[in-house]
Amino acid sequence: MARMARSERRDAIVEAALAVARRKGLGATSVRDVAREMGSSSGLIHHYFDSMDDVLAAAFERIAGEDLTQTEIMLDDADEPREVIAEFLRSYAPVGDDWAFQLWLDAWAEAARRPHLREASSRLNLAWAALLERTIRAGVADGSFRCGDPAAAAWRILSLVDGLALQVVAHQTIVDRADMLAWAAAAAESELGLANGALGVGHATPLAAPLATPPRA
Amino acid sequence: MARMARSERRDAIVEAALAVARRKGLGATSVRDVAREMGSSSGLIHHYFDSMDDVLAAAFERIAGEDLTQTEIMLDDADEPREVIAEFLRSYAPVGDDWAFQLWLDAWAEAARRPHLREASSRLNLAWAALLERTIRAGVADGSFRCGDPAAAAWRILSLVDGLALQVVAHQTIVDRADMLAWAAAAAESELGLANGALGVGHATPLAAPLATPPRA
DNA sequence: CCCGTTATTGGACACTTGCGCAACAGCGGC
DNA sequence: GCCGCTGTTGCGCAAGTGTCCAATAACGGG
Repeated sequence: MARMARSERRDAIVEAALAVARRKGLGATSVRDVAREMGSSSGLIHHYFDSMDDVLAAAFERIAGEDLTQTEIMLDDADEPREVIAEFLRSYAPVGDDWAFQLWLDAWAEAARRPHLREASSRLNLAWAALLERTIRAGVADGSFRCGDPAAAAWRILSLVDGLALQVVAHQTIVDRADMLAWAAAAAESELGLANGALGVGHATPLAAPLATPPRA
Repeated sequence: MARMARSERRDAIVEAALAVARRKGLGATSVRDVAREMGSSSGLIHHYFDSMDDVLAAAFERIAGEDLTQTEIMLDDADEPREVIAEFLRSYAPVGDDWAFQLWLDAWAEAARRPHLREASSRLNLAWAALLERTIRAGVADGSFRCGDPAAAAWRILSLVDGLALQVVAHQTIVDRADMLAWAAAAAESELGLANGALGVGHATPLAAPLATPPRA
């Protein structure tokens, strides 16, 4: 394959790994898969990464990092902290068979066996919580929120949203996107001292295509 | 190996699979691992299970089912719904490197690739939510809780606890058991119309051995 | 133009994976 | 005591795994 500069090739490998992970999951992505995707030999990957763990960690960090940056930009653009939280919830809620969130599931499970992947997922999760905490503090400062413990509230909102998204993605049938949004919004409103429905999220989210209308509990 | 009756052998296989999964994780458990653990040939496992997916699903169902039954018994014994919720939180919070919860992480991730495992994890998650909902309804009925939507509250509490436990287990350093308990209790109290601290959970849980006191965010 | 650097190859290595199948062994019924 | 049922073996198969390395190819500087 065409010779490439060191940093470009690294990028290409990460990109290819991501493309495979999107189809097969992070945990099921192998060196040869990535090489085939890139149209190169498998040896090349080990010329840039010490181990498969590193490749997966880099790939995961790329995606999750992008999502994070995107949200950070949104945070800077928005003027109302309330709108930031609302948009956070909307963007976090998985759409269809959400492969990005499936990557998080894989990362959490694989963390036990892949130190570098654990390191990456740990760092990114922390960054998400920090971002949320910052937004809450901003809202408290400008008087739109009431919240006694922003750090705790941030972890609670993040964890709730993770737990709900997990149900949506792992078992499509139990909880759907609309439920998730409505429930998460209600919890966030209570957490931030907002009136019911103040976030303007939840109740009727026609986006959730009825893949298979589930028997609700 | 000694000949066994059909149902006993099935049990033995599930038990062995569990022993392996405890050490290596559900996703990394192989036919040969299970056979070695049982001291038998690998062919034997396929004589009882059509595929590895089935073995893992059965193993997961065994453990998670046991935990569920245990909690159901506790629920029947306890008289105060408040005490049931408190005990639920305490028993759900992972201790040390909690291998049972790691099994859940594996199950959620593997669900995408193993239909039977997904089926089992889906069913069990639903059962947990139902149990919680029942408890909440009981509490509302006898006047100890105030809650407008017990089903939604059940899913919220369960998801929050899953999301927090996930942080504790997957990234040991970020959130610890004491945080998790305190935060989950606070959320549950608010959710159920209880006074702050009414559940008597959280704040000072000396059980959480300081494996490595983490740099908190 | 040559030469050192380095990206890239492709296969070797030592394993592991899930699954299938002919053969064998041990028990219960006759 | 023999026969048939079935639990059990042990190996074969085809494919896959991460890692390593000698050989090759392409580029830039001298």
